[in-house]
Amino acid sequence: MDPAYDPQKVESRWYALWEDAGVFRPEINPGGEPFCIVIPPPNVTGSLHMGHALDQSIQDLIIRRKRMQGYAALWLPGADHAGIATQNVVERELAVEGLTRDDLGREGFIEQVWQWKAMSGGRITEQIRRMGFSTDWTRERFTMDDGLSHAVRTVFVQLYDEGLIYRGNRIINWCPRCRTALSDIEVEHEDSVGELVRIRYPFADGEGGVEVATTRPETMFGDTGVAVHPDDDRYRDLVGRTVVLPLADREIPIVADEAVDSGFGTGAVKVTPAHDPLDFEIGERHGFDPLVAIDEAGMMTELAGSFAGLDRDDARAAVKEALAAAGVLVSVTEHAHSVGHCYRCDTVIEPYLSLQWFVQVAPLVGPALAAVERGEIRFVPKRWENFYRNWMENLRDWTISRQIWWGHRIPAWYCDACDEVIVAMEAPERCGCGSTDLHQDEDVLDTWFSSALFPFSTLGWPEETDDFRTFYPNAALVTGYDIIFFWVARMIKLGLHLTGEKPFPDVVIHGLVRAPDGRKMSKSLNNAVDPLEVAEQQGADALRLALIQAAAAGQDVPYQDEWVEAARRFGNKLWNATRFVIGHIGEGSVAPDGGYPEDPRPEAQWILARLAATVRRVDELLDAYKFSEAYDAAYAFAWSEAFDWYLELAKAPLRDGRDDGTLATLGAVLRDILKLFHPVMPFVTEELWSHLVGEGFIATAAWPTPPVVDEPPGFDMFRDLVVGVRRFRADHGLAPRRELAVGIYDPAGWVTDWWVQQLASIAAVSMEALDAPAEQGHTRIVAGEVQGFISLDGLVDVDAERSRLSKELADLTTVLERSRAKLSNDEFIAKAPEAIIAKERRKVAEMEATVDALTGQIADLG
RNA sequence: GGGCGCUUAGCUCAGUUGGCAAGAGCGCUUCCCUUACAAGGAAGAAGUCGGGGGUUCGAGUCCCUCAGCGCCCACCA
Repeated sequence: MDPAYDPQKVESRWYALWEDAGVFRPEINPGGEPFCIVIPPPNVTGSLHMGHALDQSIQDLIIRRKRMQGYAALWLPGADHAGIATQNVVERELAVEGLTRDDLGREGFIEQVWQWKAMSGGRITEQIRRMGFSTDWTRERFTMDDGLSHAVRTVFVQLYDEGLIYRGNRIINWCPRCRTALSDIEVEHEDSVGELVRIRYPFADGEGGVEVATTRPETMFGDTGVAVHPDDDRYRDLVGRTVVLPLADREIPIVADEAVDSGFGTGAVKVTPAHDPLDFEIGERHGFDPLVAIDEAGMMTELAGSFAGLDRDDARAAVKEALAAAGVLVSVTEHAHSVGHCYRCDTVIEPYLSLQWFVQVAPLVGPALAAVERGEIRFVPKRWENFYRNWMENLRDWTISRQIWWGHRIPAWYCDACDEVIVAMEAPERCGCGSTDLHQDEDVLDTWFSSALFPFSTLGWPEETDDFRTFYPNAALVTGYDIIFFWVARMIKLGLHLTGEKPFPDVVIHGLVRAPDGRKMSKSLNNAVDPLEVAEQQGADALRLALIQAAAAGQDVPYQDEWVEAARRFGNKLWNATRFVIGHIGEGSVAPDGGYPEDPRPEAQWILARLAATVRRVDELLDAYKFSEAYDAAYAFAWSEAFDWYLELAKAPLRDGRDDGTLATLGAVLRDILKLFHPVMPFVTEELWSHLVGEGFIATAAWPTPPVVDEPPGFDMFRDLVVGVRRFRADHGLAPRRELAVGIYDPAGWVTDWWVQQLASIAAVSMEALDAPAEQGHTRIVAGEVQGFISLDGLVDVDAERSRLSKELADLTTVLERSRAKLSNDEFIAKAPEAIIAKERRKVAEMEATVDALTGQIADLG
């Protein structure tokens, strides 16, 4: 073994070996209970970022442990075609060459995207491998592959036949830059201060007019009326009259509508059905035909007269000027509101009237809510269930058509002869009317439509494949809270509807990894940390352990280099502990499982008891998805108990010659520590396993189940005694190995003398068993029922020692008094549980003994 | 306009169903190159758990309230 732990070296060789041996395939555990997680599919053209690293570290932790527990564990990898995002990337590439997608044509462009995917799509899978994530690559899927495309068409046809998918002319969110419709959740609202413009629309007959208020004066060319609230006394008499639209010289009516908020602006609203969702509804109620004043590129239409062809922003300024010139601009005031932006390109969204496909969500919502209400699907942490519920209860229909080219083309064909719409799995040859003049819908589906099917489409659905029968429902879903709406909710809705079963029982929600400054990591802020770079420098193992330890309970976690460094040092600790053990027992001499020695010596009993308690605790926490707490416990056990105490203690008998009992205990404990850490540090633990056990993979070894052992109570007294001796030396400026004579008063025989000699510095403590507490000229270390006495002769300043002991006594007395008060409180005795009272009594007894000892000690100092 | 989260050591954060003599990592102080590890060891300092009120035998943990920070949702013309 190399004397130093080198993450790069260790992490380069194992992945291929695991993969070649089929370790990641569920078949590795034939007969095991199935356990499946599907990966939240990353964008095929993207690269791994810190968010993926956290998300996937959690999933691999779950999967690797289940695999070790004997489950047929499947972590199914895949990638998402990410329609708009990928199309934008490829379009940007083309733009560099001065080309647009139109230059290539639809087929040529799609061909280009596939080429791009072939080139860059392998990158993220390489990165997943580099991180050591144990996905079964033989089952890798892509949302645009044949199987998943087939599933998508199947779903579309089924939902259409059921009336849950329909086509309609509605106001949708339009991104003028991407030139496509977006669903409601693809719009990001940002608060901004805009202008509220008041305009007077003069009456068609007679003097005066009505003032309307708008933030978007340029849309006035699409106005079809003015609406007021029916109960608004100011305007009651005006309903039914007609005004003239300024700059357009078109007459429009004043109508009454309940939807108008008479408290807002002037209480009179210009109705522009084609450019505002509320106006669209008002327009429908009053029989207005929508007029499109802004086109799909965000340019003013012919309707805008002399403003036609202007960009909507330029038009706004120009229209205001023209209104002012016409004398109908009443006022312009600041107005805070929020403006929708495209989540892919940040362009201001245009509400736009167009013919789109929708999923009717109302019938899907009931079962999706009920499954959570009944506890069949539970979110961890639970508070995300409210989040899910609140959103689900206020859903509008889902716009699923996108006017882009990269994606699943909508399986609808239109007959040019009779306007028939045919929705089918494959292109029909002829229409019912006999015509063969059919053309397919130009649009593609929302990427999230195919993602929503991921838990089952990846397993072969709609075919009844073995994998589908075995691994559906999945065992759990792990993802960040940022895609609960986009992905989780839709998987639940469609999963329940299409398969009749919940897609998964547990939804494990984690937080987002933030930049060290607490802000969101982003390329534009230049504060993103690349996980692959960290892996190169500190090791993937270190990054993984750090993320797991830092990411508690679904909270966001600011990324800190220090955590990764600490985790790497832990890897080094494992490395060197293993080196030490192997130095004594040789390579490959520890059994892969079991082999817990029945060594009656208290130090062995202690560490085995602690091991069993730790494994039990880690299991409980991991079963409850409390990853960070679980690994805090495992880390503390390994470092602060096994290595700092047991391993140090073991040095004494090993130095004196071979001691099989100690070696067996040491080997079993270290082996189980490696097993506990394998799910988070797969590489280094596998490497160390190859030396320590040298048989099979730790990746497929059995998860530890050490026998439960009682913890010998004296061990804590021993540790207190040793710390006391060490502290005595530190406090008095004595070198750590300065020889000391310590008398031990230990009537019950809790402590073994060589323990103290070993750990209170090798051979530097001469021990003497006392029959009674020593007096004058000694200082006293109180460790429960054990006391240590150190001669002060010529060693220390007695005054300093006295003041140290006095302070200790004073601090302890405060705490003691508090506990005594508690115990003398009748209500506490009456109402507190037995165990708590007993614990408090023990505490008091312990403290009283210590206080007595300290008091005696101070007196002895003279 | 609704909803949620956060505020605990110098910094970044843990603290399950109320029982804490409040923890970790990093940083800091002192000592030590003891043949597993100086990427280390030992010892230590450091917190009125955001303010106020309440419930309770008992509150960092529950309730109310105030303040600050952050996030999400929303057809705020």
